[in-house]
Amino acid sequence: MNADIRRPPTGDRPGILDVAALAGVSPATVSRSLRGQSKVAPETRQRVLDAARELSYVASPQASGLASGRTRAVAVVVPFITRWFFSTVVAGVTDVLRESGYDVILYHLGSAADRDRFFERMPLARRVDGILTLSMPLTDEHTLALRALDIPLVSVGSPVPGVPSVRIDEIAAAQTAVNHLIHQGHERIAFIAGVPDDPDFGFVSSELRHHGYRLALEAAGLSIDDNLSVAGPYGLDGGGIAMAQLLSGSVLPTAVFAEYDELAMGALWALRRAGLAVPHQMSVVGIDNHEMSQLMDLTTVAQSPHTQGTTAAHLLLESLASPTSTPPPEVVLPTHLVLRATSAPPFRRTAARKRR
Amino acid sequence: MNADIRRPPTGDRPGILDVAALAGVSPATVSRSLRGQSKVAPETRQRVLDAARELSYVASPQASGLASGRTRAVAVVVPFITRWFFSTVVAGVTDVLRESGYDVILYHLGSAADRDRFFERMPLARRVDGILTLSMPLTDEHTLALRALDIPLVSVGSPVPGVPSVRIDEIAAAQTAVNHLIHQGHERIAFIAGVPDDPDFGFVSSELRHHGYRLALEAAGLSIDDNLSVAGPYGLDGGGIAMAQLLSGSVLPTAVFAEYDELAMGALWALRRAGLAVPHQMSVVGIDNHEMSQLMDLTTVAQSPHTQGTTAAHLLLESLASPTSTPPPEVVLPTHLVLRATSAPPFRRTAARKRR
DNA sequence: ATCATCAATGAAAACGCTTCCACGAAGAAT
DNA sequence: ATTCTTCGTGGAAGCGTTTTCATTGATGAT
Repeated sequence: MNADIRRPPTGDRPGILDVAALAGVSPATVSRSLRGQSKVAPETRQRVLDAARELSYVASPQASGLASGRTRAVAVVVPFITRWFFSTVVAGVTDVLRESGYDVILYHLGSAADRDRFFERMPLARRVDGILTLSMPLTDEHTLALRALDIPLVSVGSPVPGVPSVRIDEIAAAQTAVNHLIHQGHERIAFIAGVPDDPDFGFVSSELRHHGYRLALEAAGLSIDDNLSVAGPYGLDGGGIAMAQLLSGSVLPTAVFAEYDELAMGALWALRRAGLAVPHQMSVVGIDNHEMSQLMDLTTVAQSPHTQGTTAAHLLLESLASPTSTPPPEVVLPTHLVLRATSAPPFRRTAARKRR
Repeated sequence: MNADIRRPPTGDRPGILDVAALAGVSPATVSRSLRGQSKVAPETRQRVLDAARELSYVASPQASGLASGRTRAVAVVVPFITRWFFSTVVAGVTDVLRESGYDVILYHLGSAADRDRFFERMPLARRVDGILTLSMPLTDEHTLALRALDIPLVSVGSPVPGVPSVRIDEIAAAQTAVNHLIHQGHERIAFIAGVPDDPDFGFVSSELRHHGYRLALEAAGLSIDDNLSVAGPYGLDGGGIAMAQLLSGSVLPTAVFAEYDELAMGALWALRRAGLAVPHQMSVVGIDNHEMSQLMDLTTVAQSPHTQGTTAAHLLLESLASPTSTPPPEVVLPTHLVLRATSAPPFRRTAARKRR
């Protein structure tokens, strides 16, 4: 019991020394006890725990991080936190990581400028133990910058070569949606994309879904009309804008496949404005099963962002625990068609003429 | 130029010593130069900057935090990140704070259990320089725990005594919505609340909006029927559930005021299911001007969560800069009625009978 | 010329932990 | 009994910065 030689460090918050003094042990033992680590006599540990609680001691993350080389924090890099998909993924991620005692530092990188500045200054250098990127459109430069950090990285949505990832089969999901329309008898099916006005954003999912759309059409022997593939800005508005573009074409499609539900909803809005009946005159299908989709009776291909979030978090925790597991796991989560009221067989003005 | 005696610290990332060596100065000067601080010769600073860039040196936040006592991080405590309101506030907050070089640590505290655990262990102790709480229903105990931290705190949505806050005038917003209905001639106006199933959650806004609702009715000389105030769970579903409850009452209201748009949308959905025409047979008004409200043509009282986020962030930055400014600022942001298609004068079956 | 002043810089002491290493005391093995 | 482990603990060296204080020329005032 010689630990009470020292006085409390600086007047403020209790330090590990105070706990050590109160428990009558060395700071080393306090540290060990508090982290439920090895070699501490149960009785000693209890004494330390009591002392810590009495002083309501909380170890300085800074100091322990500096000493241990770990930060107990994870960066979550997300382009648009306000989008349903992303906020839901983030919710899943935080729920899992909090359980494991990791803090989540949120990096909201909406614009290309944001991203460039971010990757240039690399504020994560020694700030986090791991990184989770959500559907981030990373340039090679960005990827390199991340790699240089040499810490575990998990990607949700967009595959990054050599990095564990969680995603859905974008192509298959798109095919599911389009096949559904084809089976209903649609032959002129439009595609609506919604991409950030950001020049170099290039959501991977957008391209893949478009690809799935084309594959499905081809497989059904339908011709592909590039005029039927339109894009609007990212988000709700984009759907309306893109739909307006379709509505101003020379020949209307009978169905629209929107690459995600928010676009589909925007499209529904435009159709209502335009006085076209859904699904009678126009079928609309999306991807997501956005929480609003039920309200709008939108036929869609469901995915679960929350599960993607929890899965990604678990993957990251694994990487954190054991540095290298080759090959990097790639989890592909299932999707399924949800039938609702915005899709129906096309209304054929002159059934005879259209049938071939 | 005696600084090259020391070797790089530990093999890994460059440390301040490496930069010092490369620039031929002392670590002290590097530290000063890099933070654009006082007294450094311009030429020297440039040399340091170049060296730092060449090594792509990034100071360890841990170490600098430990040494300086500042973390350059802010905690954002939010109950439901997936709700439009919260995600939008968070977006506003992060956009401002990133500009000032602060990291945002997200604490997602959905359930009472989460909150209790959080406030008990107080993981923010030395982790952040400031805290932003979004519509958190804090018990006195929680508030005390936060106060004990003795770091700047800003509250959005729910007022915490003695703490700077940003909010809207909940009562006035509710009155705006209800007055609108009253002016349209409605006399039986229902109130729909949506509260977490969490026993002790008690959103302050909910109570205040309910109060505004009653005030408006009283001011108009309308009787208050407690059967017309119903509550459902928090979120979209709640609106439908609450509406169903109203629809199963003995006498229907002619209008419904939902305390926020997501509830209103849920109510709209239930009404559609029930076959009641909106606004012909039932008017619906919400609060928020949720991004989906336009799509649903929902009459609502608009508020701007993004502005609330940016405002709160600025308030926090001020507190961070100058410890005490008395009295704590309380910013009340404006709201305004947005007229859309879900509200209209009541359809009177027998106009004579109902008129008094 | 001489001394006080000041700008620019370096040396070194924190900051509050973690963890390696050493050490003594028990118990196990011989 | 004696030596070998193992267990529980303390001492002390970092971890990578910031910051105080001292130092050194140089500048301006007397």
